Amino acid sequence: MNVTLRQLRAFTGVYRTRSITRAARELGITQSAASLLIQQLEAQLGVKLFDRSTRSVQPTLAADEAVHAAERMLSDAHGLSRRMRDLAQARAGRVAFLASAGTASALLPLVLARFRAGHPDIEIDMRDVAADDLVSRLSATDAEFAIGSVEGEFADMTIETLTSGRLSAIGRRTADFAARRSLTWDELAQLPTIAMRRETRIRMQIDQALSAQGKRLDPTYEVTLINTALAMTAQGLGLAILPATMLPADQFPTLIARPLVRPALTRPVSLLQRQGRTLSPAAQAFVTTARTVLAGRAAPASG
Amino acid sequence: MNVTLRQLRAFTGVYRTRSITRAARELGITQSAASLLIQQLEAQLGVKLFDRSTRSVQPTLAADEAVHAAERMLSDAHGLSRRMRDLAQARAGRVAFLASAGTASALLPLVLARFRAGHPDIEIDMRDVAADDLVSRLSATDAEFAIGSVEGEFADMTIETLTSGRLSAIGRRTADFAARRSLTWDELAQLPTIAMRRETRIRMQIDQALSAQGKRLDPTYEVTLINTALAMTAQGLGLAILPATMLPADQFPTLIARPLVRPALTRPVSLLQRQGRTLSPAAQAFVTTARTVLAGRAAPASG
DNA sequence: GACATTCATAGGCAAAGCTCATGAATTGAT
DNA sequence: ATCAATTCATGAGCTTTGCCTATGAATGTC
Repeated sequence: MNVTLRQLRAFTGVYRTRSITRAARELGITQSAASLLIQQLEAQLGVKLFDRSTRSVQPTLAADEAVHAAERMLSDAHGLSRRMRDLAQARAGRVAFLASAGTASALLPLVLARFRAGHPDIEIDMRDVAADDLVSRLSATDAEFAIGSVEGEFADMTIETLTSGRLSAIGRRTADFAARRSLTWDELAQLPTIAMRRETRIRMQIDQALSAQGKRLDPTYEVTLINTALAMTAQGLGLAILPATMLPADQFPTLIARPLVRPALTRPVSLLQRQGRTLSPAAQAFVTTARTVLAGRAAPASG
Repeated sequence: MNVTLRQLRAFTGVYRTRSITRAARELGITQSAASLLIQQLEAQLGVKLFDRSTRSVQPTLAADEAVHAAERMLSDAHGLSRRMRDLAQARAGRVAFLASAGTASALLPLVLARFRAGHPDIEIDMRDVAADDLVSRLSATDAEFAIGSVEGEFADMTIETLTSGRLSAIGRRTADFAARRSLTWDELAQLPTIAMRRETRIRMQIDQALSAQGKRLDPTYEVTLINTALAMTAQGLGLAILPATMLPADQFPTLIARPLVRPALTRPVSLLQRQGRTLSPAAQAFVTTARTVLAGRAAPASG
């Protein structure tokens, strides 16, 4: 057998109280049990720890030395338990995850704010990554999950759609525009538009879908950042071609989104996880928050 | 139940090897036992530590966090055991003890040298103290024992005579002096003598014993330090009146001791310990050395 | 000297801990 | 595709540990 924490607890108790009986009471065991624990520990370590008579329990020099290590171990043990418990209850800990640049800027701030309100002590480590890299990065880093728009299937990954946004025309709330329920891609051709550059995932999806129907998008402006597109739209430079989910209503209160049809395209916002990896409690809490918040926005944004 | 070091050992093993089977082998237990230990720990902490399938055992983030505390505790435990073992084997530690000034200078250097040779890593804290204070200091300080000449009995103290020296005349190895087997106190009166001052313990013992027989000592010189007496003797200034044990043969090779008789007086060198206090292993080792070394000198010194 | 307190020890019982045997899942080879 | 091999989980059964109750021994108190 080996030294046990039980023995150490008895030891520090006796050391502090100078009494086996009192220490036993504190530990909720009988005096005889405590007495045995001390004897075991002494045998274990090969040192006498207390000079005891029926009338006094005097720590030896060895005990004086040992007590520090013992106390440290016990405090470590206690800290470990508490820390794990906190982790389990997602009261502390860390969430590390990946987000594609688009979701990170448009969708997640809301989730982050909500989550932070509920779990103020959890450290959040969000890394925005090019959408293409989501999967490979998720396998390689310590990020627990990824949020972004991905299509297809991947080995060892589970994909869950959190919300999906219809590709929409986003413009200022003019009487004319607000009156529309939707726009066709053809109608769009007549209007000044702002779209993402061809290299971006969103744009690639659009181009692919339209070309399948013999159509094509000829935007007036092409930008890299979603925010730029929205800011330009707010200035009245044109309609932004984006998933409705990408419009943060609070940031751009003057803008509204109207779905594009013929074809109607949707762009999912998905949650990626490595298969067979349970999420940390903190991450689980975050995912739950994300689901809730994003589900609330699932309906295509309208006026 | 509470977290046990056993569980932590299993945990760190599995964490490191990424396999329950391998960890079990290392620990010398069966795979099933290791599997149970992990399950227990998980239940204990309320956290999943590994994502396990039959084919892989992946640590969770909680495990990543826990492993540090676990390893620290185990290393502490190991360190504690080792340190205690060293202490027990007197390979480390400290000896604090008291010595009366006389013994400290004349008798103990030999013991110290011998002890140090055998236990180079043990710290020695020898405090020389007036003989009168030995007992009171021993009760009050953290010194574990005392060595000196004390008479009588004391409460809570055990006294053991390590060696005893006959009170002797110490002089240069002249043909005349070396020829003597002993001297009487009366004969001494005719010769130049060097004795300790009246305030010293040795002198008080002499004066008391002689006056009981109606005799008295009238030394030519009176000194405070034993070494001074011996140095003067070596210079031929007279015979030193001292216990034979107080003559370090190696320091004063020219001097020899001849016992004084009528009356023959002996002066014990005793070991004092507090009753019911076990000595630290280091102290025990020291005492053993002292007993051996001093026993070797027990025979009254002669040419 | 009787009493109270405290530590140690013995006997007995419940629980923990381990091993052995077996089952289920997965991988790699034939 | 089937078979063998590997690995983790689970259940039965046995051994050991651990605790409690009861009692004894020592020591200090009134």
